[in-house]
Amino acid sequence: MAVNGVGIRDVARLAGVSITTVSHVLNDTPQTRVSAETRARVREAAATLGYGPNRAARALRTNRSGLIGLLSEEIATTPHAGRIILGAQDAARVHDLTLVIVNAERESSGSSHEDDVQTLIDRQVEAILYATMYHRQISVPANLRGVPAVLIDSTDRDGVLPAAVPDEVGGAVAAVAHLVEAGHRRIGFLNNDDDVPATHERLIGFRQVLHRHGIPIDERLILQAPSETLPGYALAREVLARHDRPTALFCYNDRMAMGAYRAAAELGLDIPRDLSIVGFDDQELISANLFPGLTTVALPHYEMGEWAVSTLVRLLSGDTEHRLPRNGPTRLHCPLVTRGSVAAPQEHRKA
Amino acid sequence: MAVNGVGIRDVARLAGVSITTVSHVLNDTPQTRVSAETRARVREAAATLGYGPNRAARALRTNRSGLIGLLSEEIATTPHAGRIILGAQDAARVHDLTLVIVNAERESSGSSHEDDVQTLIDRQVEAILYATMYHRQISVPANLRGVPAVLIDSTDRDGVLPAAVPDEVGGAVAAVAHLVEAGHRRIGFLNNDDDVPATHERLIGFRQVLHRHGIPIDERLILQAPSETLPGYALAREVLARHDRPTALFCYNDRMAMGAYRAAAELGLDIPRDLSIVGFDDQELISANLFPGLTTVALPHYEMGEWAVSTLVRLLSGDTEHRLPRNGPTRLHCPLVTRGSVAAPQEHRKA
DNA sequence: TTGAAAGCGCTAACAT
DNA sequence: ATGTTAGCGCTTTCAA
Repeated sequence: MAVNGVGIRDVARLAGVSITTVSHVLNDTPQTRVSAETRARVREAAATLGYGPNRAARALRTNRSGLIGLLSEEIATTPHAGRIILGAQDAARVHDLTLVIVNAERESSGSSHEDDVQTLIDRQVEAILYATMYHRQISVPANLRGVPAVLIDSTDRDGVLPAAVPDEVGGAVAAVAHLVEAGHRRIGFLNNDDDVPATHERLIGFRQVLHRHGIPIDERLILQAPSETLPGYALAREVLARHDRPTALFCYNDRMAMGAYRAAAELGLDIPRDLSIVGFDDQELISANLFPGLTTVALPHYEMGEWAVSTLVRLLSGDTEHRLPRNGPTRLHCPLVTRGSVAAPQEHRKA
Repeated sequence: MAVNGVGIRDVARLAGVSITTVSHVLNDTPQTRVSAETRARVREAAATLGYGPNRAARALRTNRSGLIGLLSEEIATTPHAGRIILGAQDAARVHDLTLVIVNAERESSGSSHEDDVQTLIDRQVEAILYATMYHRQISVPANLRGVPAVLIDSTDRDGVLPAAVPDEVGGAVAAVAHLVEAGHRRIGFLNNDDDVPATHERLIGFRQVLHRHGIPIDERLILQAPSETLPGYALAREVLARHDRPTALFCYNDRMAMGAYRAAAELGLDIPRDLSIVGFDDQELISANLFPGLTTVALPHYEMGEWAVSTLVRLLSGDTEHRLPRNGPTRLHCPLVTRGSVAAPQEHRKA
């Protein structure tokens, strides 16, 4: 019997049928005709008894655990992982799957997360979601090859696993277009200096918008530094000190934007009157708590989690046809989140 | 056979013993004597085959799923839930338990999380960790009574469930003592105005330290407002405008401290030279990114998660003796995290 | 349209 | 010190 004490035989007895019939009805087993009347009776019996199947028995019999594993780096450092969990879980519930989560230390070169994957395999998960902390290219643990798996926020160096990543270019386009539409033509870009996809792709988006609007690109307005608050501050001080300073700053992430806020304050520049700023990531602890609120681009963590589970389910149901891999990772939309840091530039500026 | 294809019979065959013996050896079944030599042979066979037990079969037989559920509010909004997950998971691994996580919407009065608890029960978890977003008193869902359960970051109104909460008083004491030891005697307290335990207990800690050091308490230095950045800013502006302004501010949380930073900046007060600030919560996105870094008090989320699982394990093993409940919740230490926002007060102050 | 029965891999009571 | 065996609750083949 299930944990609550009622088993399929109890339902069968109450409905006056065999356990086989109960199973058929409750599982909607295909190619099984049970009279509508019987079905109703069974359903009612199950309901009155509060019957739920014993998952272990079912798992043993069907050889499907009903578990899927989420392996995520650094669950504890940002809310991002939380959003992935949420998305994954919502999708899992739809398919009556249970999500098991394992935290992984940040990958210390080479030694990828074989052990963590093994933990999940030992737990008999049917499939694994492998999520990284930020968008990058990775070599997946060898033992991940033995299980259905999909990548979240990273791409497989060997390009064999399905993956979902943020549409970095699109996000940058949305951010910069927002600035251009507000009237800005001199826009600085405080970029990251790591060799990661976001660095390159956000720059592409930045250029794309300016180009599309026929705005000449001043390369001196494109700066790079580590994507932290302090470097963001330093870069902003530098670029804002120029006589032909930009009227707006597009920042690689919210932390750099936070640095830019400080620089603006020190320079006596009011945001957004004297300077507009757009960030990236939408880390609410920062973006919503700055003065004024930071207009930024949100990362699709929830959506990636959801997508990953849905994809896994398709994979599990043998959907080898719709092979998502080779045509590259799926890029998910990064929406602009408008708060108060963007306004039209001052008219009386000197070019 | 287990998911990887090798079952207990394979091990038995290779070791040349019965499956019973394999089971005994691998589970260290008490009151079973197996020769050291046989044990070794079995262990080796299991290792070479890479045998792991089929969890479903074991669960079915023992009627223990090996699953424990973590029900957490708002997983996706702060890293706090992540820290709880981490602590719980580390403890779970020690006991060979698998952690299943369910997110819950923030409790919308009355309608507590019965459904979420039910989800976990349906999944046949052996026990439930019930975690709230912030320290408060709650009425637990009725159906939580049917399962071994412990509370994290909240206390049961009816005081029947074991619970772990932060030692708010101790945390406040650490914070304020740090200020006093740096030489401050006029210390303002920007408190929350919600009727939650933290509000009252942090105030108790604040008073305790001043009292202990024989520092008279100026009630006008104790202000209250919603625990957000903006109210923190407003309060700081107000108290810092006074001619006998405090030389240090103890803030209810990091967000209010963030507001105080802004107030200080506008007033031309340098932190920590002209004003020392201590926060609470240690939300790193804020505390580590402010200039200078915010000295604050960390919440014991990891520890609460760990404690909860350990306690649950004791409960499950029938440790009804060590009934933790009635003597109130277990209070876990909140350590001070020193960054750069505290210094000795300026000597040339006018009282 | 319904039911009987086998058996998933394991643990534990009982034999030897 | 080791082995035989029943059976956990369910799904599924096969028969009726």
